Amino acid sequence: MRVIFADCSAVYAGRGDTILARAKRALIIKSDGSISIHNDSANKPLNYMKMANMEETINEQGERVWTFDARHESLAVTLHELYSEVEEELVSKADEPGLVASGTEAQLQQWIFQNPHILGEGIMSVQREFPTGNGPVDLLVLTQDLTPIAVEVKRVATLGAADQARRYVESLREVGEVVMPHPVTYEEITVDFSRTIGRIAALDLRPRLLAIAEKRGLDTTQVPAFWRSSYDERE
Amino acid sequence: MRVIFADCSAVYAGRGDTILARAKRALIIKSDGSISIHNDSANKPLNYMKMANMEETINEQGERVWTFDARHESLAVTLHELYSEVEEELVSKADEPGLVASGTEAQLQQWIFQNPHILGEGIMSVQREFPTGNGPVDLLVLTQDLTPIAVEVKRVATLGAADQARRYVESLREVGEVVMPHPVTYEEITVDFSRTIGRIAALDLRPRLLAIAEKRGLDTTQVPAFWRSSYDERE
DNA sequence: CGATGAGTGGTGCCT
DNA sequence: AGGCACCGCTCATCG
Repeated sequence: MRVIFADCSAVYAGRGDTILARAKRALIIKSDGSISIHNDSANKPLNYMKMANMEETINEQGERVWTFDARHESLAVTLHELYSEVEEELVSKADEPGLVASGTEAQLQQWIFQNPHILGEGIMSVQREFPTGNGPVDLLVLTQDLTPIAVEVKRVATLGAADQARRYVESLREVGEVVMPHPVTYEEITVDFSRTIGRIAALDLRPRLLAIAEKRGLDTTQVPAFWRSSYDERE
Repeated sequence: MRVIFADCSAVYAGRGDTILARAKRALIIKSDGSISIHNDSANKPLNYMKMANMEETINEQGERVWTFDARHESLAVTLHELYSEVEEELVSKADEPGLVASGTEAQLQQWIFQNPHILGEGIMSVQREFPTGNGPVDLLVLTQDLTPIAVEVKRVATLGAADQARRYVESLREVGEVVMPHPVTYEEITVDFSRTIGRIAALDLRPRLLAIAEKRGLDTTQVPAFWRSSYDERE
């Protein structure tokens, strides 16, 4: 990784276009070709690009211009004045142990899959990431009387969660009757997807979401905070 | 800005929880108290925190531990071995000219507001960010026969755009009749919001979006690429 | 390669 | 401060 402190300016052209006027900033160039330009506040770089090919040219003022080209975008950085530079070898990508996160939505989803009773008496889990014509729904479960419920899982549920849930329900209701094994007894059963219900399960259900869910006939479940302590990593 | 190359490990607790095992990485500490931990790939830091208060302690192994505390979260970084360190004064926040972006959605929205004819013959702009009970809609326009159209503007329109558009239309249709000035003649007119139509206007309308828009009775408009060349910054 | 959705998303605007 | 939507979002995953 190289860190270069320099008076620089930059022009980006790609998904949008940006211009960064001249000032003293830090350029970070990583071994995979990523480049980012930082000033002295916040974590987000002003400009950046990932895995680009760098080329150096000299402009009319005799200044170095580094052009980073990627598929559909490019970033040109002009170095007006260079202050200092340092380079260090960091952990290789292969040896990077990586960040281990807990309390993610994926884990919450798995916990609900393993503890479907929190969604209601006698509810049975069928499948995670169940495909619908409108994208995969987090959880498909069945009530005791074999009514399908499409469950959208969120840590924090805002309006978008109600949009997603409805989108999945709409698609599933078009499916009609499906023959599948009973999730517990494995007997052959017929599930009528035209009766699919939508449900939002979250640790934090925001007020506006509760209001819109009510309006749309979507159920909600507040997941108890203790889920983390009873979370079991096994598949 | 300080850059420290060190063998380090980190524990974050806050919105989620993460553990970062020991390896050689770069710590970036900015003058506003932001900290980020980078390895040698991609632009995003492994761990980070903004505007925190740092405290140094020594652990049982005699290693330095830097704890960054913010409102509802904290990051503890253990420095197992320090390789090198550099510090440079960068442009001050006051002098940072900042990134100037063009081609943003906000500009596209304004352009359509000023050129409503691309939405159809005789269409008249009423208001940007028009409030609905389900969040503000990008554009409200009227047809010649005073039918309201709620327009969702996007650079790239995917499924979520159809969700938003429908959400706004639903809310507006509940409003019923409203007396307002005619957008051109300023005569007093009565607009019947129960007839509100939804429309998605975008530079790039994805195939799945077109399909779902059709199903939901939402109109779509492909904004011509030349909009940028005819874009006028004036309000 | 595009499509989809999560994220300690970040960031700005408005209530 | 919380709610809401945009972002050159970035990133992983899956087809």
